[in-house]
Amino acid sequence: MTRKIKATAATKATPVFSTEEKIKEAARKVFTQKGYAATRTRDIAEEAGLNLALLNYYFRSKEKLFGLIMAEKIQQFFGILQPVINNPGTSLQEKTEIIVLKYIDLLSENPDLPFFILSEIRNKPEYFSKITSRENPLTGSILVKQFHEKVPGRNPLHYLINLLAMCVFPFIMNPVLQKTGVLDEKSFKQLTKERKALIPIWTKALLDAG
Amino acid sequence: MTRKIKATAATKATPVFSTEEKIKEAARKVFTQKGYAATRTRDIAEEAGLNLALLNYYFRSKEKLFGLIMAEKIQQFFGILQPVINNPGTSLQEKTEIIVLKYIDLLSENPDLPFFILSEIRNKPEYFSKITSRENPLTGSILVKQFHEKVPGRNPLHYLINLLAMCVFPFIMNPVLQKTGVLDEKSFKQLTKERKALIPIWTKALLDAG
DNA sequence: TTTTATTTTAATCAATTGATTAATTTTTTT
DNA sequence: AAAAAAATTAATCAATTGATTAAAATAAAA
Repeated sequence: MTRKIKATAATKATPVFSTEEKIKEAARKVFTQKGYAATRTRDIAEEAGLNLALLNYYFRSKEKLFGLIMAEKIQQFFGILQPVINNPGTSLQEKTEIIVLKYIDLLSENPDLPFFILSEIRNKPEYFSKITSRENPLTGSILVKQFHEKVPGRNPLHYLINLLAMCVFPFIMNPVLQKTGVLDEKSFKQLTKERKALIPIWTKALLDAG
Repeated sequence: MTRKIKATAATKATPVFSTEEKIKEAARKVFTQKGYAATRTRDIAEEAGLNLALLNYYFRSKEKLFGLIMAEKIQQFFGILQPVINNPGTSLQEKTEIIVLKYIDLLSENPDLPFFILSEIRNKPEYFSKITSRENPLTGSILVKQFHEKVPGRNPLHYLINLLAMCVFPFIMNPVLQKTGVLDEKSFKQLTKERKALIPIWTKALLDAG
């Protein structure tokens, strides 16, 4: 309470990277790689090449800093679905294709993202409940309507779970696959590229099969 | 080094639950729920209703105790695949059905298992490399052979990833689904039950689609 | 029962970790 | 240039945590 904290991040056009942004970037990297519990504030400071006290100077606490990163990552991960689900201008098949492309591109750039999200929602659900709304974002959506036209009487969650599973699961499993010698990095990239084209085809087959 | 440690677990037929087994059971619960980093030895001691020093008396260190649980869990999770993959007496479709049944039953009993495995392989890969062999367990397997007969020219990993994804991913996502209000516990149970029958059908459709 | 070995406990240690403080340096304002 | 504000640093604190110790309690062996 004694120390004054600079509250605003956008006081001026920062030339290259402000100290604040350096810390955030380091925090993104370390938190997503190791998770909250295994991350020490000293890891972040070292990664940023800055004095430890600056973390608290700019963000007050590890917890607060984590909250920022977490909100960012949740938005990154779930932000893809929201605009697609209620778009009346695209068919179910088109929606599928968009979701597959967006997720595989996102995860190719951020392979640690899904694991981080899942991990921290488990351990620190409070950040999640604050961000997402309380009601079911699926009920009454265009996507659900389109799904019911195609496959009446089946729970549309099966479709959505399968779609996300096929996109996301390989990235979650990748470390395991590499460590078991089932796959190397190059093969994984190739596999991912193939799946970009295959998952929409497979999803169509799943819908046709009921 | 000064203190004598009782090395063997099976010195006699333990009447109900030995102190050693109580610690292990508590460790299973806390480690799988919170992960290695977020688990304090005091959590385990409290969960077991025992004095903290007994952990070190029986298992020397948190690390060693974790190693035991980790090996157990890896075997539990991957032990399902091994016997199926090289069974010449079952068709690909039968293999699919067996894998689906075994995994969904296993995960219904141990919903935290897949996440724990994936999580700790990331953070502490040393335990994993020790247990699994170095060579690719898939190359030359019966399953791969059968897959190539059915779908020539496609990487069989797609099949295996999709199969595991459809089985395992719902359990990984379950906490998220519940917290977003998309699903309650009862609906998840129902969904899981449905998938037990549906995944083999879907997998067949995937294979037929190529 | 007496002696010995084993198990359990309470107290404590040393290292780690998130956070704070007071001093110093740098930047901005006047 | 002088003064004020902001940013940075080194040192340190208090709480937590994994582990140890020595004593006490319990069980086993003689």
